[in-house]
Amino acid sequence: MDELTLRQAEILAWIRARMAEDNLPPTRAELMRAFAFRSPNAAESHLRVLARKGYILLQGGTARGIRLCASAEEEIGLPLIGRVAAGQPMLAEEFREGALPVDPRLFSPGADYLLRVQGMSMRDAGVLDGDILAVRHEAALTLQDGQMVVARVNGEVTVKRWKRDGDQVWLLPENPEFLPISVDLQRDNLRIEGIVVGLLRIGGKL
Amino acid sequence: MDELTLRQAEILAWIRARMAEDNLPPTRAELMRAFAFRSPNAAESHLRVLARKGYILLQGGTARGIRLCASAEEEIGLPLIGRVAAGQPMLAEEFREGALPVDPRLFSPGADYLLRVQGMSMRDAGVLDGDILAVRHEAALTLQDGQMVVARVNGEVTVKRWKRDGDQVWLLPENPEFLPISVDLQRDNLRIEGIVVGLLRIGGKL
DNA sequence: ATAACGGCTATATTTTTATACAGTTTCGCT
DNA sequence: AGCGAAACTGTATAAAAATATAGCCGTTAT
Repeated sequence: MDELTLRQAEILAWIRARMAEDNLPPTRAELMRAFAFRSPNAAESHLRVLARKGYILLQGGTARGIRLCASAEEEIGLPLIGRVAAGQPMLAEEFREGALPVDPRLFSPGADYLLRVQGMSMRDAGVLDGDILAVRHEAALTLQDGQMVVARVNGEVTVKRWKRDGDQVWLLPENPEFLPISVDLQRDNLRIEGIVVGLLRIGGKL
Repeated sequence: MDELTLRQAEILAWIRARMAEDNLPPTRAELMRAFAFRSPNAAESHLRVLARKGYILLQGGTARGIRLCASAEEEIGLPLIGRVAAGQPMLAEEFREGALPVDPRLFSPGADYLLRVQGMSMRDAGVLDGDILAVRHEAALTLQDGQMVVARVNGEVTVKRWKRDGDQVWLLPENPEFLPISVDLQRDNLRIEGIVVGLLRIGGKL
C-alpha cells in the first residue's frame, strides 16, 4: 500500500471518523465544507488519490459511494501480548500474539491491551495460567492498595497485588506457594505497566 | 413503538440486511428495484411510514439519509443472564441483566449467551462469584467428561463439571466445600442448558 | 356507504451528488 | 531553470436522489 502524504492522511482520518460517527460516507460537498475547500473538486481529487493508493474504494455513479478498505494494519480490537522478555518494552511487535476483537469499553475504565498470564502466582484470585488480562495503562500515582497490577521489577514483568507503604512496595501473590516481592522505590527499578481491569478466558481448560 | 404490517416488516428487514452487507443505506430507487416497484414513490411512502412508526430516521434532503433507530440496532452483543428462577426458561426476559458488546466468535465454538455465576462452587477452576460465563447451547449427546456445563437439575440451574457413566451422571464442583450432585437420568429431570466456552470478569474484585 | 388507510402507479420537479475541464500556486527535485 | 506532483480554485454539467402531486384499488372500520 502506497504511503500517504500528511494532508491525505488527515482527510482519510476525517472520513473514518465521520463514518464511525454516523455510519454514512461523506459527499464531496461535505468534505469540502469540513476542510473549507472552495471547490468540490479538491475533495474529488483527494478521493481519487486515496482510491488509487488503495485506502478507499469508490463506487462510481452512486451518492456517497465511498467504502473503507479493510487495511491489514488497521487494528480491530485490542493487541494481545504474550511472553515479554526482560527489559523489553511491553508493546513491542515481537511479543504480540495478535489481536482479539474485544471492545475496550467493555471494561471500566477502558482497557489498553491484553496480556496472557504465565504461571499460577495469582491462582487464588481466580487468575490461572493462560488467562488473558485486560490491562489499562495507569500511572503509579493513582494506585491503591490491593489493586492488581502489571509491574516490571528490574526488567521482569509480573502480575501481582499492589501494596505500598512510603518507599516500601510489596507485590503480593495470591498463592501461598509464592513469596511476596519486596521493592524499595529508592533502590529498585519499578515500573507500572498498567492496572488489571478485566479477565478473559477462552478455549483451553475451562 | 407502533406495530408494523407484514409488508413494512419485509421492507425494514431488507434495509437492515443491505446496511449490514455494505454499510450504505439504500436510495428510493434501489428499494424500488429490490421490490420491483414501478414508482420510487412506493419506496418513499414506505420509508415515511417506517420513520413515523419510529423504526428509522430520515434525514431530509440528503442522499441515502436513512438511519436505523437505536432500539433496532441495539441488538449487538450477547444477552447477559442473571439469577434464573427454578423451572423458568433461561432466556426469559425477566432474567436478563442486559447485553454486553462481546463478539460471539471470540470463543470457539461460538457463544450463545452470557451467564453470571453465583457462588463459589467452581472456585478451584478459577470461576468466582460474579464472573460471567460464555455459554453455548449444546445437546447432552456431545458432552465429554470433564467439560464445564450449565445444567438444570429438577428446575435448579447450576454450573459444574460433567461426568457420565451410563445413566449415572455426576455434576462435580471444583471446591472441596461443596458436594457432587448425583443425577440418575432415569429418575431425575436433567437438562443441559449449554457448555461453558469462555469466562469474562469485569469490574469488581480484580 | 363511505371514509380511512395500506400499497401501490405515473409523472414531474427540485436538490444533491458526482465528476469533467481548465487553471493557479507552492514545493521539492534534478 | 525547468519539471512534476500535491494541493488546491472556479465553473460547468449530467446523473442520481429526494420529494411533491394526483390518482387507483382493495380491505377494514364506523
